Amino acid sequence: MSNLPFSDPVISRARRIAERTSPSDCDPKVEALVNELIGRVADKWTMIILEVLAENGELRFTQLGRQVAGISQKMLTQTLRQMERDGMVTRTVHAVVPPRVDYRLTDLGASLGAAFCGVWIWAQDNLAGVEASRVAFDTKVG
Amino acid sequence: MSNLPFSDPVISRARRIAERTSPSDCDPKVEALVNELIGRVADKWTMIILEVLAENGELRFTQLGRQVAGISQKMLTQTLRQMERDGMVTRTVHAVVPPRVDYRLTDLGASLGAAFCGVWIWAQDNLAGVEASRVAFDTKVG
DNA sequence: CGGAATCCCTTCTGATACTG
DNA sequence: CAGTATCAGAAGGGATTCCG
Repeated sequence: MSNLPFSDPVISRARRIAERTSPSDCDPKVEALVNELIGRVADKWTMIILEVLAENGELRFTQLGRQVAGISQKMLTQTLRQMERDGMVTRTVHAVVPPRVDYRLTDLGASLGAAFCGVWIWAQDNLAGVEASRVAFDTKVG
Repeated sequence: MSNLPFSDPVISRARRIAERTSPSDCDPKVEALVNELIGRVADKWTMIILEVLAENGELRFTQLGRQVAGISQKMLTQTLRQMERDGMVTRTVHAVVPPRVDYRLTDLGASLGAAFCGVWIWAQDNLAGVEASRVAFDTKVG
């Protein structure tokens, strides 16, 4: 398991937050583009693949599929293509039989993983709180 | 526009990253639950609403709809209900005519907003890089 | 092994119309 | 104003089959 550059990038990003009024406090044309990018990147499978690759460094297609519990081969392929197109992962095809394809995060992908790291931690820390809120909401409505 | 607690929570969370090998380096049962929670919370509209409410403090239904460019009234209602159920927002109904309903982030919601902040900044910083990667990919595939 | 292609069902999402 | 209800098209996503 590789040692990830999670702490430094996240902390430096976090520091820069203090310089801005809000995360998207910038010109409106850019804001629309940012929203679009967020929409594509804030995807369940993208986030999970990002994390698995961040943990393991480099994985083959099937290995990746096993690590990402619950994903179908179709969605794995689809998501990986999208991530490759967006510059998040590199896809290396080895000319051997049986074929071997390795996936690895690019620097861009690793930086997104680092940015998402805060959300993972949040999810772990607040699992119980969210569940409690749901129960309360459902019994009040139910 | 309220002054948000973005810097402190994000930095403290980021600091805690150094204590862990990876963001989900914990027991497998919890990991599945975390994945599920991520799947629900890593949603385009949830993220954008979270950010708009973080910036504005408290908003009425229609005001919120105007701030969230491109959302339909249906998705706005749906997403807000979900967020209310998950404990992210409070929904305050004023018994007046015409009706008035205010939405505001809870502490839980604000903390998620803080966690997402790194992703927003990432998206702003890497907009050009992603776009360039897409162009390169598309011309190569062509 | 690492896909691509197809089928088929479900969910998402926007538009429109209606209500307390 | 702040929704609910309904409909229809688009996209998401699983299962299966086939190929280099």
